[in-house]
Amino acid sequence: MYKRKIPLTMDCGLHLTKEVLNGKWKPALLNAIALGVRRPSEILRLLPGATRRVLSVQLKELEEHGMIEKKTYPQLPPKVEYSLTEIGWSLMPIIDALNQWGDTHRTFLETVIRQDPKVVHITKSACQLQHLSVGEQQVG
Amino acid sequence: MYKRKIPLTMDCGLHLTKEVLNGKWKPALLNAIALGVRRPSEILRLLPGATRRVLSVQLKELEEHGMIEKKTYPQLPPKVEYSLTEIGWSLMPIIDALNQWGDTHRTFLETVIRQDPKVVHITKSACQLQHLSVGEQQVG
DNA sequence: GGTAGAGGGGATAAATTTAGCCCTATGCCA
DNA sequence: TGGCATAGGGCTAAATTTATCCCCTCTACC
Repeated sequence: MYKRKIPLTMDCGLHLTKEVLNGKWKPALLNAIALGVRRPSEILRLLPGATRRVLSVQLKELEEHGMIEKKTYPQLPPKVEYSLTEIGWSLMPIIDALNQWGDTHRTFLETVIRQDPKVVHITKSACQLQHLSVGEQQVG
Repeated sequence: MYKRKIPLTMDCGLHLTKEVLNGKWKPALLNAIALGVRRPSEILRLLPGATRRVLSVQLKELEEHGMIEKKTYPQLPPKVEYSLTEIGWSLMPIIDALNQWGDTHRTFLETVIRQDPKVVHITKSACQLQHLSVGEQQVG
């Protein structure tokens, strides 16, 4: 297995939090689970940009970090459900804030991000969590 | 210059925000500037884990993304001061929340992070922003 | 002349993260 | 029998991000 060669810095809270949220899909995963989408296959459908492999890996990390809990039903085909732990829930205000901030400033951000010469092409089809109406949420 | 090969996804706010905050030191940089540490050399001293090069690059990205403004004084030796833009300030509640969340759950997080087999060694000496007393802050 | 301070930035190597494939297992359906 | 769905996870190759080194500018100081 891969091992870090550079020491992890974890003095200020910022770095600790970053470590937990570090991963292309982690915030989106937490968000999805909080909104009631708990099965891996459902989450995968909601995040068309992600591979099954990546979701699987990042879900595992979130679990190891204690943000989510996994319940495996001994069935076939297998059934697994994730849910937020208490500390995982405590992250939600932050995830929401990140999400809202991005949406609030979308026009501006899209503009400046496009100006970045490193950015050549863009996708705007991925996460469809917005389309979950409040009625579909299963919070708690 | 390096160009992205994988299309950037920017549908939900989460991804947009992530793009802006993406960088090992970006949240810390914004935090430092918000607290009144505006010159690159001062920031560098506060973040012993970072190289001059990295800070320089990430500051530039933050500037290109419109989060901070750079004022160059035509002096010698050169003098540069960064400050948050309006949209940059609007990120501060989030940065603060990230910071506080990490500090609040420090004990727990340090434990679970250490259990990660990838993590071999750790540093706890870096950012010293906590040591800035309120009196030293120059907000606004 | 050599050194230090302040800032910028090119080039390249190393580290780390994602993407892509493949294989496991079982029951259901055509 | 072949294909699909569901979930895990090994392994390798790309992609992306950080770390390192080095050079440049100009001035003051020893």
